Amino acid sequence: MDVDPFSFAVAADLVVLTIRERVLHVLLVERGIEPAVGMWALPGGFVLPEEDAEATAYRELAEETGVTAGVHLEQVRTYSAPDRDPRGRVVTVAWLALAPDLGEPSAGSDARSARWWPVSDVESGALSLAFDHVAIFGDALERARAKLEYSALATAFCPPEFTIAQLRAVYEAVWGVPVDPRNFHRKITGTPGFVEPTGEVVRDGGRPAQLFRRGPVSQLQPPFTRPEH
Amino acid sequence: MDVDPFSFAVAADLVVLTIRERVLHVLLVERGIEPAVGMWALPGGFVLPEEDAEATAYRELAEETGVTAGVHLEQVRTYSAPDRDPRGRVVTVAWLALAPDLGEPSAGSDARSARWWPVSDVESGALSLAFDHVAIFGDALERARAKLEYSALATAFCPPEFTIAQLRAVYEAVWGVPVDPRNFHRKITGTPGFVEPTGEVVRDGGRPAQLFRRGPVSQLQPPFTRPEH
DNA sequence: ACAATAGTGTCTATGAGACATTATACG
DNA sequence: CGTATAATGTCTCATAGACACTATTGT
Repeated sequence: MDVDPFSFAVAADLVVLTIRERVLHVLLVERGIEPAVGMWALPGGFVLPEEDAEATAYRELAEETGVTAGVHLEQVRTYSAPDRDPRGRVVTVAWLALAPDLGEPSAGSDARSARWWPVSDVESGALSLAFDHVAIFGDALERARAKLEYSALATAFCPPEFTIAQLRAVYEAVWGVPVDPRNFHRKITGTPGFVEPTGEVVRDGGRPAQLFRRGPVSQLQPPFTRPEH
Repeated sequence: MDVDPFSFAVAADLVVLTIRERVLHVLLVERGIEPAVGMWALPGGFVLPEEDAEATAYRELAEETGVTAGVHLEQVRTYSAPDRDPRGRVVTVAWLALAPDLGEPSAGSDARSARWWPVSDVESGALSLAFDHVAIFGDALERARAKLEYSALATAFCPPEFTIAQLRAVYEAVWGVPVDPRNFHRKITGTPGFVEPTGEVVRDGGRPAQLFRRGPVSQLQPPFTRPEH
């Protein structure tokens, strides 16, 4: 026998995205323990002996935000560079979580604080992250942007009932580009199963808007592509 | 401190696909050591202390096929169910590899034999796999099928120089559906940067076909969608 | 009335898909 | 010559994108 292979730690790190005041935000925690104390990082933690990585992701999500219901969670990819964590061989499974606006987060036990940051602050490099978390963040963000095109994922950013305009605001916030309201409305309502009308309307200083909930369809065929991609 | 988190093994498992005689095949090994001796499984192995998971995948690929150059390798996802391996907590990172027809594989040290199997034998359930390898295989196969639509991945199944008909055979083998030769030709040659003509031709009992090599473009815009998806 | 937002209609350019036609080899 | 495969052309229908227009509220 060469070497004991059972000497790795496995972690789950989360890229939690939400939309606050029409701007895409990511949840970050200020680290309260070594290593990288005081730096901002993705929320996450070690996989426990009886857990799979998805359970770890849900647990960490609940610790930081207080909720798991109604949140979309999907695996992005795994990062395993030998030197990515100074504590030793820590392999991390990255998860993308999309949530409706959740309010202020609560810092976990090993964090000094937690807050929502505009993704542009991280993308621009104005805010640097611990470990390889910038790369993880970038991969997850691109996944979210790409998936809006061919899936019904955008509804994951909305409350259970929403208007077409709210859904359009999701696309505009995630892609960072304006979307034509008329064509968007035709596209969405013309895709059977994407959204279903509730019959209710909501009033807000103009013609009342129909309320919808997400429909059974998860794949958009044909896709709704972002401009100049 | 609760529990030592450094008690996991991390493995890399490979779904290696190739096309042999117009049929999509997957590389499988017959296990020669416990557990699951005698069962067919995906090739793979443990990540070593100084490696990242990608290096492990390349190493295993070289051991089984003898080559790594010219092979497309990409991460699929990670499987971490606590009971997925009877030896203990083994988390595996799955990789998708696409290769031109490579000839017969060689069994690694812990394998009794290795061979190419038609993917239909695994998909149909006629051949069952060890551990959770059927699920891994299914996820990787679907990834390959989906990526043909919006990327230039199909060229990874071809030798450095190929004809449009060869490339079309890739789509037909992976998707399992016929593709119209005329529309395919127009679509491929009409997408700038997908393939580049070498100027050479190849003769095979009809009008000679132009040879092409892959171009710099990796994303297909607009995509080439499979029928009735 | 006017402003504001929701929702519909119309036009055009582009691409997919079906399929005819031409081009260039071999026997 | 016929047969086989490569490559191009033509037609139709569906959809994206641009944008005019109508509908229904609040002030």
